[in-house]
Amino acid sequence: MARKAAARGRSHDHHRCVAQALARAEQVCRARGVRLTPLRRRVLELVWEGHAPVGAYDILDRLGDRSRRAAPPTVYRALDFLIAQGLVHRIESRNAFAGCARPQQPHQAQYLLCDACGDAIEIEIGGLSRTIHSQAASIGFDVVAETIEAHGLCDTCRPRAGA
Amino acid sequence: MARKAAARGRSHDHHRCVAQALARAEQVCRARGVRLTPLRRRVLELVWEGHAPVGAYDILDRLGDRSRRAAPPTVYRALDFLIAQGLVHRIESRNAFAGCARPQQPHQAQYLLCDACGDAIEIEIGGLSRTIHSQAASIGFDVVAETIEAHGLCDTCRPRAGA
DNA sequence: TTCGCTATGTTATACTATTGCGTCGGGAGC
DNA sequence: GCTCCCGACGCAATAGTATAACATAGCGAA
Repeated sequence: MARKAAARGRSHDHHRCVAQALARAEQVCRARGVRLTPLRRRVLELVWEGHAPVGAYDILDRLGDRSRRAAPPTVYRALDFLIAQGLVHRIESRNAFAGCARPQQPHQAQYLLCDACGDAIEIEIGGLSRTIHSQAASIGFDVVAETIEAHGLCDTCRPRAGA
Repeated sequence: MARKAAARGRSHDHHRCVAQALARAEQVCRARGVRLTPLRRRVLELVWEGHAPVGAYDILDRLGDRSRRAAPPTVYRALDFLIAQGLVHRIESRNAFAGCARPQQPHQAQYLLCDACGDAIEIEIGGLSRTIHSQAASIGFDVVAETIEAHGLCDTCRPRAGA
């Protein structure tokens, strides 16, 4: 699994990235009257450790001090909460989880996933959702949720792979 | 897991469904010079048992006579082959596998998945793929494969659920 | 015949996720 | 303050999904 301290092309201040994500989360939870407990906050922080989706067991490994590792339900419950609040998206094709940058308004996840560095880039193409809904409706299918994940190479990795 | 003998709304002659799928598979494999061995053929048949995606371990259970069950790699290898030939698509959001009705020309999978009966309906909205590719290209991302899976209720299940 | 390749068998293990039950702590109502 | 209730978390067990690594068999070509 590729891991990068600074994600996605031009390096950036990832601490700020995380701090903003946590601030948004605090705000969203307060507004909705739900509890962002220390555990949930910590899990969210770990999900945001980089821009690559993180596996539940990776989170688990990083949660406790090495001696007493938390049990799987602990992290899955926290993730369930975060997903319900739209703070985290599940990446189906990787069985992993990625932080969402726009938790304010709920939306369906659409991701570009780099197979080289592992990064997930959330995109928003409104037309996709509309097209799927209308096409589905034409055969009587009622769409509730969509999973859209495109795999490939990001602008940083593509040149290298081409060589 | 919902299982239905006759799939998707109006019942149909599913034996014919399966027979056609197998015939197409034979044809495609012959044309490409790859081997549709008895095992692979059998796995494909089991994938086509209904229109709901099937888990690898379900296939495993149905493969052998109850006494000597095959081992996981047996079925995963067969599935890998079938997927490579476009005869089967993997449904990421269910960790399951569905038969493809148009294996002749390779394409990306696009599915409507009914959360009530479990059926998978393969759709083809060419625009989706093009939109994703072009939007991705605009930020330098090179798309290689797409996963598009919409969950909801099919025309058969929707009325019931509404009640 | 021998080689080499592809497909399959076999064992073990890794990775992902959930069920069920017990405990703790904090707010609502008394 | 006390009790009840409920949501969050701890914990143990187990279910479900997938792969690694190595062995064997069968078949066509040199």
